[in-house]
Amino acid sequence: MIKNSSKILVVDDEQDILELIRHTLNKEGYEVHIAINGQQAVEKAKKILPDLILMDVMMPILDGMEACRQLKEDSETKEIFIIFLTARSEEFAELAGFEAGADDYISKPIRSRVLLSRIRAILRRNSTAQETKNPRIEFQDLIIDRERFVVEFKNQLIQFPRKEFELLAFLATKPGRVFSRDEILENVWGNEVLVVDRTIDVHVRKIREKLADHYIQTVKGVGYKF
Amino acid sequence: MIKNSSKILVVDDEQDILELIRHTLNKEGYEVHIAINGQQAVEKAKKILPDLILMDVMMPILDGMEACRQLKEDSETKEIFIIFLTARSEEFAELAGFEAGADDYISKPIRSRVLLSRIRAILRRNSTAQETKNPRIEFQDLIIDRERFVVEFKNQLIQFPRKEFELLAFLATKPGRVFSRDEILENVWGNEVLVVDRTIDVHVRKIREKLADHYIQTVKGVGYKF
DNA sequence: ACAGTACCTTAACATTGGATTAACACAAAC
DNA sequence: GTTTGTGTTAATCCAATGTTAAGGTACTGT
Repeated sequence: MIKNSSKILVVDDEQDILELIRHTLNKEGYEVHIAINGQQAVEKAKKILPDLILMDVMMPILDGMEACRQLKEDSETKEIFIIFLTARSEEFAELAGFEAGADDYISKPIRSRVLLSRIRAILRRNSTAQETKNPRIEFQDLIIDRERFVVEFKNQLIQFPRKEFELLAFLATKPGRVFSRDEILENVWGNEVLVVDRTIDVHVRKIREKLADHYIQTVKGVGYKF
Repeated sequence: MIKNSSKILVVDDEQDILELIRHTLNKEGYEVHIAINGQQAVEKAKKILPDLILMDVMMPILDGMEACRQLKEDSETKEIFIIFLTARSEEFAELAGFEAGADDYISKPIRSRVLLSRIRAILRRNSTAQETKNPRIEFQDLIIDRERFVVEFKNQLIQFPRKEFELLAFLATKPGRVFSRDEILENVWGNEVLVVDRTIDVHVRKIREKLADHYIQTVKGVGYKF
């Protein structure tokens, strides 16, 4: 078993569920912390700064929605990925979880495999993002500044639309490495991708246009690389 | 689109749905097998060992729930990812489905985009873990970098077309071992091969051209080795 | 609230480079 | 000399990508 030191905070008022999840995640090597209501969740989150929070929506004292909002307001905790546990998928939409700032949700009843696969995906995304914690990626005459959201090419500032910027920044995280269209979709577009992969080509085209055809290379039948 | 040889077993008693899904998945390059009831599903699953099963819940002879249970009990099939197809109203089915061991569910009516995106996510997660282990194969003055899809020969980067690269990479996995043309076809081209084996010779020729005739050796009457 | 704009996405068409095949050349085995 | 297996080349075909334009949606500023 691979030692997996990611910290996960699990929040639910039902002891059974808490135990089930704790057990499942422990077995996978995660460091699991628990809280039994929203208020505790916020406190613990600020103290231990977990990589991920799994939180029930319906809880006494402070419900998940409100706890989420508070966490997303605090600059220290707002980067933490939050997944809601809801009874039904429709419920999530009704409750406007996304408005509160949640990043994803999983419908109850919790099935360990779905839970684990989703957690793995999220943490993997996070870790690739953290590798490039440095907000600036620099190459010969190209600087990608994620903080300011601009690209400097040959000493000239260029404004990039969001998707183009994110795509470029993503490819640049691992220069030389080839990413398949699927990988790109999952990492730049996110979980439930509802986009045709040819969309990527169009964005690539526009990026190339702006960067004089340098930097992004096609590997036919495989994908793109920086 | 990359040839996608993942096997998917689709189980439903309605011909229309079966055809729709079959068509959608075929177009994406998956190898689709079908069954029209739970009993058939269990039989076929044991025989072909698919990577994923899409199964309706309500079926004659043996319903999805029970079929799922049987598959999860058998050590050969219990690792197979199972997704239930349920009508929106069948809330109870969802609950019971998870108890039976299903890994995920998708609500009818089925939107092909959602279906594909979920399938891709699941299958890719299954496969990435294995491929990432040794991205580089090294020899004297030859480095095969699967991550970057590039070969370095005498300190010089060489771009290889996909098939040539995969062929070279495959032969290099077991240096010295002789592979018959059939073995090569099965491993590099995939299951549904519709290619004359002399195609391999042509690729070998091109690889040799690029690598100054080193590395790939012919074993007459048998095959090639690295 | 509205118009105006920029962006994202898709579909259609154009282009290209790789994969495949067939044909012929050559060498070894018999 | 014939047969069998492989080397080599060139032509063809097609899937993957490049490219463009149009429609729709989400912003922005007023």
